[in-house]
Amino acid sequence: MPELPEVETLRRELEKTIVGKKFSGVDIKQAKVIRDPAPVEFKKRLIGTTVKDILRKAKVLIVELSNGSSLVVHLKMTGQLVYPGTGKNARVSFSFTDGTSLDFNDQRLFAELRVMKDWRTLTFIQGLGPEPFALTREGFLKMLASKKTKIKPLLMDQAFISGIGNLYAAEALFKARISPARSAHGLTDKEKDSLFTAIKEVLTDAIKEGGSSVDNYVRLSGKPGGYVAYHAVYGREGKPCLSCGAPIRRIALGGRGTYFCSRCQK
DNA sequence: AATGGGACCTGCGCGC
DNA sequence: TGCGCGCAGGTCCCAT
Repeated sequence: MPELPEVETLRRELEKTIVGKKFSGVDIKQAKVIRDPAPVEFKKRLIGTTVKDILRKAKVLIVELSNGSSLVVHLKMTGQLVYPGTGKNARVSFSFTDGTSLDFNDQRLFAELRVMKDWRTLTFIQGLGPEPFALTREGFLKMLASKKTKIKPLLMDQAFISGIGNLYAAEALFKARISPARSAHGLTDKEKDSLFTAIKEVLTDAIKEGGSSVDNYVRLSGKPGGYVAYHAVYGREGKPCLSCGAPIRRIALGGRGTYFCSRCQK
């Protein structure tokens, strides 16, 4: 799923490829993904503007435009951005004045596109907790101290810490050797410390590999990200733990599939 | 206040 | 072979 590493991968690739390009057309084939404003106005606000910069906030991509507004993209679970586009599976196809185009694909239609005067006013963005890379060790320890919830759902709570989803929560907890069902405030300082380090390592490594292509995620080129080869637990139910050999287990936690090694993670 | 479940969607893999 | 069903998970919303 597109989590911080996948969205950051796309941000970097978009930065290299579409900054400076001018929108010449927007072909909306599935209006449902356009959340605001209505399709006709959405098009009008894009066409003729030039891409100035590409930002990322947690899992949200922000394409800053020459007219001061922004194209705000949340890929949710199956959203894709592909460049150069073919238009084949596109829900929305953006064309540029140089004749190339950018495809927005989304199998399950959960993703959300907006054009906003100020992306900072988006409620979801205002509710985001700090990103892992913006946190200090001490800050992270303090945040966990007052939380009695289970650590894995807490890591996925965007208002608590932003950018981590189901996959990287599982991988970070494995790396820190912490059971996903432990309560946050019950972790020892040493465990919290390991978790903080593990989160940053897992995210950094995943970005290096261009993200994890499970289900639909692809890089801007349409090619898969390579981090799946490094997954220790996610998607590995029944397979031997890379550390101890015990079969990886999958349980439901907070309604989500949760992979872990019950021998290594205590 | 925190937690759980359903809703939003589609396509895939499974069992019969 | 083909059909129906469960499941995947980011986020919101509602109920408890």
